[in-house]
Amino acid sequence: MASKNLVIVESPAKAKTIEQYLGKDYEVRSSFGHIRDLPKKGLNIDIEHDFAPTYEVSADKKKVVAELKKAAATREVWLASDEDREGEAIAWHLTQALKLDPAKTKRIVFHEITKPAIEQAIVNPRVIDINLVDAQQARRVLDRLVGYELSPVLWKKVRTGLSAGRVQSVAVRLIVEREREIRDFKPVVSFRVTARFTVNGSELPAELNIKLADKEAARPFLEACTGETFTVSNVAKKPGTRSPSAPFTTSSLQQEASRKLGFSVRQTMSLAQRLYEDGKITYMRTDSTNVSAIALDATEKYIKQQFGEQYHKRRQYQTKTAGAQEAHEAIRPTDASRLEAGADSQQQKLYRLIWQRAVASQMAEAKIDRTEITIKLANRSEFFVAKGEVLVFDGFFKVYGGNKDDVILPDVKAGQTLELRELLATETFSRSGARYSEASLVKKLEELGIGRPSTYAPTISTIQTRGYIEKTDLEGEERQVCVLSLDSKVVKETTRSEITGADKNKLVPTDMAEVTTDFLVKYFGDILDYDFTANVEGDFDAIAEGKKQWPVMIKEFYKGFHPLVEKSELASREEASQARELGKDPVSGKPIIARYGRYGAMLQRGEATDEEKPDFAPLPEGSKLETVTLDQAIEMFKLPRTVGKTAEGKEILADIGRFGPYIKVDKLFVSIKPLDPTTITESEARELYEAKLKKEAEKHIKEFDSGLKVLNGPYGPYITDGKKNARIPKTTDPVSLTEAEAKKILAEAPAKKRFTRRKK
DNA sequence: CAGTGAGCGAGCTTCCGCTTGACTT
Repeated sequence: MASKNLVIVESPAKAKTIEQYLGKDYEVRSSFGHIRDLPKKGLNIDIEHDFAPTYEVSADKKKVVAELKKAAATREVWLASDEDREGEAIAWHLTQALKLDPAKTKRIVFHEITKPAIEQAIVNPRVIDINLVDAQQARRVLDRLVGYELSPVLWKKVRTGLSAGRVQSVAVRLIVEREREIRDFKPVVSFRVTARFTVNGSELPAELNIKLADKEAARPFLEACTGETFTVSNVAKKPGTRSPSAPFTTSSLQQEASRKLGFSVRQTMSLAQRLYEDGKITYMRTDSTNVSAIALDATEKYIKQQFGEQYHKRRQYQTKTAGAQEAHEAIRPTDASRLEAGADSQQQKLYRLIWQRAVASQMAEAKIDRTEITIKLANRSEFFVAKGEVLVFDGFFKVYGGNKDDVILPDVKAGQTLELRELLATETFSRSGARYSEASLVKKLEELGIGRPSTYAPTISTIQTRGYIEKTDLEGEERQVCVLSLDSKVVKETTRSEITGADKNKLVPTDMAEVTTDFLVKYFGDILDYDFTANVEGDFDAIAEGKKQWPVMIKEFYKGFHPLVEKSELASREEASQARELGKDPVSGKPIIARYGRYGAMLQRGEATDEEKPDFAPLPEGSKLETVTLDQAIEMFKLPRTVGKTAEGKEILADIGRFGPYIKVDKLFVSIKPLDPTTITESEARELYEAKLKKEAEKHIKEFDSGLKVLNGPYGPYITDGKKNARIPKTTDPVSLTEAEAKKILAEAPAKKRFTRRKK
């Protein structure tokens, strides 16, 4: 018998759980998120008529909507999408698509998937809050206007196919600005003084209370210490505590999984999705640290049983994030006593992390005894400080963090004299802000209230696939560090080298990102402003509270925004391309310019006039539009360069192509990576050329009179007529292949696949 | 597989946020 009620939620995994709680009178189905949206093609906003949007059922939701419609026909419908702006809009769109009366259809909400929460929701239905729906429409329309009016400007001024938007353009800007800070950063040098004392046979490491400015200050200080007396002036003992962190939200999960497990944000989300679908964790796209009372009770029971009363402390965490909508719980295990879950080792690691964080969040503080010993000098005002830390109660460290070793200091009393064993002054360099990783960028966006849990991972992908950002490992450079040491009353100077600036898996902007960001900031400063989202969120809140009409808000915004679009259309390509004159060519006297062209960053020698065409060259490997120098550019214009001749007397040319540096003899190209085409010698070139010839020769297995060739390719032997290739089956010996057989294989082979190459 | 860069014209690209699978060489 068919049930009388149809409950519609957003997620199918949720539907399954809720159906169990509600019993046979209720069928629970899911909408799979939004079902209607503005069509992808075209603006679909009637600017002249109160910005009226045109919606359509999304292509991938046609089937879902048709099925829901059928199911709704004979039942009472309960709209149970999430209780936030987007969820309310989904409920409203469902009434439109299913032809329900929004004023009469039952709307229910819950923040946790527990039996009491669902039962409570069912007895308290309301109707759709149209103000909240309007706030969502305002959000949607604003994002469409910004995205679809800004992007075409970039197609004209920078590069075709580019994109801009309220979220992605700010994400790119953050990375561009951080990179420039690093580029312009001048480290400040100072000297850190460390000492090793002995007392009653034990060691006491300590550090000077101040840093010394330079070697000229450090050396006399060390010298002065030879005649010093070191006395303990104070021993301070302070008890301290460490409290656990809140359970995970999407953003904090992404950060910790990146830091502790090395997962990318996308990887973390997909692993979490699987754990969620298996019912092992709660929903993974959330901005809330809230935990249901049932889960708190279960965690309490687990902690008390496992570790004892003193390890438990019930806590509710306040969600501090700007603009948090708190439609879901924090990410936690669905069963606190389940220590392991997950189908593979990665899922298991992520589950373990979620479990640890959630359980730890309900545990007692760790207690730490801190000791601070002050050591004064008889004749100087500077003093040394030794810090000790002993864990006296591990508390939540039992399950999460806290694998730091104790620093135990020897027992000393004020007035005791210490013997100096070692004294070092080590040069230190101040550091610039760190490059963003995927996870730290998400953290920053969350702080700014930009983007939502469901969009962090896709945003990071977008700015990479659009070619704004690259994820790279940076090598770093060696630098010399000066160390002064006191050795039997004499100050000795040594240097050791260290690597600086090495970075792994960090986000670095491309030239295109720098050019685009500068253009957007110049013409659309307000929208690229870090506070823009926070400001419009205020307006959305006013709409949600019924204090403002959404078309009024959008009209005000558009009145300021659209003229900027028109103004930006007047910018010259030259201006957008950031042309920068590096200097004059010493030979011709023509200006050499670095700029961003239609195909990317490039160098130009001479101006384009009616009589003259300029020369062009690519940027040297690894250099940037903003930092390339005149000398580097001059070298690039020396290409292609005649390196010399082969043993047979053929000319060897060196140049840089799309695939890096190469040499060319007749029509044969030979990659010379990592050699430099401006400096490669004739003998180096000959060696590479001959090696290539040998390899080419090995490639040929046989050739028939008709021109059919049997070659050795990277995937094994194959037949080619120059146009079409065909793999030779493993059962056939390529050497004894006859011409007729070869023809047959080639004719039967599938047609050449056409790869649609994405523009990079 | 080893260029190009002006401007014209065709027709294309593009946003953010909510959900999963269907895909991959």
